[in-house]
Amino acid sequence: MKSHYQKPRYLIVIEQIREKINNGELEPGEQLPSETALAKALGVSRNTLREALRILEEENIVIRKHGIGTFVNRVPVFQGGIEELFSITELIEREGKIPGTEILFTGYVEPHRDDVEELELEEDEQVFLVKRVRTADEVPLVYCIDKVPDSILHKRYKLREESIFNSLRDAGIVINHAESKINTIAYHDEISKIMNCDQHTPLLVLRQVHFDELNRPVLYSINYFRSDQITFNVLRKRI
Amino acid sequence: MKSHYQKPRYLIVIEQIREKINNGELEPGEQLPSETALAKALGVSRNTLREALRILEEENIVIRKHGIGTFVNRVPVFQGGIEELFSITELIEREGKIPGTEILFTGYVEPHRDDVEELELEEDEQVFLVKRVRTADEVPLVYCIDKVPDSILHKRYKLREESIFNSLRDAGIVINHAESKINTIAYHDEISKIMNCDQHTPLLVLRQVHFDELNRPVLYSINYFRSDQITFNVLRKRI
DNA sequence: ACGGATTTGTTCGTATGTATA
DNA sequence: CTATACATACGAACAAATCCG
Repeated sequence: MKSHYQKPRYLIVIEQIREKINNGELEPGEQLPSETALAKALGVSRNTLREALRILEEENIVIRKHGIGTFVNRVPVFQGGIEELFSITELIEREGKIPGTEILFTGYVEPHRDDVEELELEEDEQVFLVKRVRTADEVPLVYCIDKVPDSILHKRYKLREESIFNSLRDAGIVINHAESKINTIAYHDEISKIMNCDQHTPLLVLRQVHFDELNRPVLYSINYFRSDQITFNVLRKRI
Repeated sequence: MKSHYQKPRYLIVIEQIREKINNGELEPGEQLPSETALAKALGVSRNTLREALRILEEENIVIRKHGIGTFVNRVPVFQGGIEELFSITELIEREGKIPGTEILFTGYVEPHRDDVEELELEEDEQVFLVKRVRTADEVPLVYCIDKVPDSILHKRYKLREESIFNSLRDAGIVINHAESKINTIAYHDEISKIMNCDQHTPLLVLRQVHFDELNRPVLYSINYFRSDQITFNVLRKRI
């Protein structure tokens, strides 16, 4: 019954600044008032304002220049890059399309060598395997192979949802991040046929180990995307 | 002649904590002393320590949990992912290999439609075009097409270095970030031959618009990687 | 179930350093 | 050189989350 606590002020400040940008009060490239002035105007301390600005800078909404000022970033920034972890369901919905699923297999199987390593499996531990084709507006987009260690699932686990992410969350497993490898293959006898691809359409392959908050590997997935249906975007930063 | 300025304390604190992790004083998964205690031990204020911890958390070196504590991250995490912008030269050197270059073409040409859009070219503005094959230990790794707007180059510009990044830097242009699209093609008559690829080896295609600190597009590049020679890694985070 | 102790999160005030015009 | 702007740093207080007796 903890009802709602007050939202931190720096989050409110972030919203206020975003709003100023969205409604045109602050235009792209325009300089913000100085920190001292803006803090006073928003009724917060300079520290709180700086916390907000730091986050806005991380998100590429503003740019800060030492000794000069803070500016609204020109570019609206590339949304939904690959570095942001989302489920296939989310990916499809973001494109404004309707996700569909055709389940090809579910059940417990012996793991492969890779599975044992990536998922840090115990000896003789099985994996729960799901093979599916995911569609966007009825068009095949990606062939998904998902493997979850036996040990972290209740035996009565079943795939009730479209999204494995949601399904795992309902089972008390929250995915925090993933280590992904992007590659490509020209043609795969089985998969290319299922995906209705000819020899001229390679498959983009995403191999991912997903981890929960405790850094335990909880899901190993291999996704074969039709390369004519998708492109991965990345915002790369110089460090 | 203001000589050398003092290194900020939070950077020193970061080094100290990294050192404790590297020399085993702090082990993976281990909990750090409380912020109050650690700040006292390191002789800085809690705020300064927190600034250091925030950066270490961004870098996935530590994990902070509200009400519990701060911990050394278990996984050393995937270094050098694609979200970190580096030049091909750096990429090859990181793999411990020796970069080589075969220049196929350099000169000023009329831009394509894409170039005009991506590089925000003026009417009738030409681009400086470079086509090269980059090798790692003599093996062809990637076919590079790089285009730079005429307007940002001195006419006497020449490609003296292996790395276009370095070459541009010498010309006063510092690349800050890039928007990249990853895709793949099965076979390309010209490029696949040059790269010595058969029909079973698709090419991974990286199309990138590079920006300087002022968010001006300064370099448009298309890289065709031999997919049997490279995999792109990404650390994806749930947000 | 409750309360207190511990730990990180947020916020303010203030002072000083560094960069730029 | 000076004024302005952002960067760093300290101290203090309270909030929120978690843990444990």
